[in-house]
Amino acid sequence: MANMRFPDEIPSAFGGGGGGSIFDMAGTSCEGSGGDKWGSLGFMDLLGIHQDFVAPSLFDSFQPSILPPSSPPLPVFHHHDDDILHELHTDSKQQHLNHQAGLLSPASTVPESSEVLNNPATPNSSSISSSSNELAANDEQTKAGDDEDKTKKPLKPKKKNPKRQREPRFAFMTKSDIDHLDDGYRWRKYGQKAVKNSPYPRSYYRCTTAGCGVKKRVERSSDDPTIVVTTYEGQHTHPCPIMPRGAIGIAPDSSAFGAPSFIIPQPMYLNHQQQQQQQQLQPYIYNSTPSLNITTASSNIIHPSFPGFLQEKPRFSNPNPSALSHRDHGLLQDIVPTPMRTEAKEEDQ
DNA sequence: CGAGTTTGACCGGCGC
DNA sequence: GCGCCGGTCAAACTCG
Repeated sequence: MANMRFPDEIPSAFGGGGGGSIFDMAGTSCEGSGGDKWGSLGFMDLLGIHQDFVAPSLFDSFQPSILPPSSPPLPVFHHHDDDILHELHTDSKQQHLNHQAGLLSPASTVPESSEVLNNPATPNSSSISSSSNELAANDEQTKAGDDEDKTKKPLKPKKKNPKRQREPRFAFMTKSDIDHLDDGYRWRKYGQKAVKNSPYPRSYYRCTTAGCGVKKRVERSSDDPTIVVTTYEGQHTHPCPIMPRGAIGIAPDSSAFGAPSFIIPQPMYLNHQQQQQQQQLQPYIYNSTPSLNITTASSNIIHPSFPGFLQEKPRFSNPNPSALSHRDHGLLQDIVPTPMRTEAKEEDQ
């Protein structure tokens, strides 16, 4: 670990070591489409609830509520809390980007980032309006612009804030045909960029609600095009505008808990061994069926912005590998831990 | 016509 | 100092 940097976003292991939280899931949109359970408790409500113990930052919602009509709901969520953490930690864009592209590095080391995560210290909520800062510093920004028309743009004021604080990010993976999953919020795309080492472009979205500076990045995994990596940054300052109740991706009849369940596709990257390993490594991961249980090594990791279904309750908060394992059986395997994937990839090579 | 998307350019951080 | 690259801006364009 010494010389290893944590991938900022996608990364690392999930949880590994106990650290991180996890969640994968799929879902629904803001309010949980799952059922009454969620019905009364809006996603945002949950947010509020959890906000206390979560760093003010965190991201917001997400969820693939819309799944391709033809395909069964199967959002495979990968939570990358750690990742985010990492991001917070390092802030090294390139690195995390690279990781993203390659989907990360081996999880061997578990970042202690979880602590970071829990540590609200990081981002202050105020940061939500990151844009404000940006604008603020600008005045002079035009500096360069002055040199005659640089061709076109009048040169907009860009942020100069030295070290603008990045809000915590939360990344997760979803197996879906569509890139931009409907999480109940309204997003406006403000940019798209080609990602290094990846044939797929990365799209940048911003919450269209006034005053809400939440952003999200969406890109497809270069490893597996069917996997969409979504990274949220910031925290919504408003309630979820839309709450599709029957969100896609969730089976109404879900399981035992009455919560939504996901249908997960076949194991994607892991071989048997890896799967087993995975199970061991991530006791916290919850399986899809469980109705979105999000478990985290430390409960506070739950992001306020998570859709309710995600935060429902750490039923398995006390991650007992063995306990989970049986439930995960057949499900867990579908979850693709980034690190694992990486390994798998390497093996291929 | 307003809202959202596309797209090329600019800015700033980081590594070399 | 330079170049690369991620992130963002905003004009132009598209769509309902």
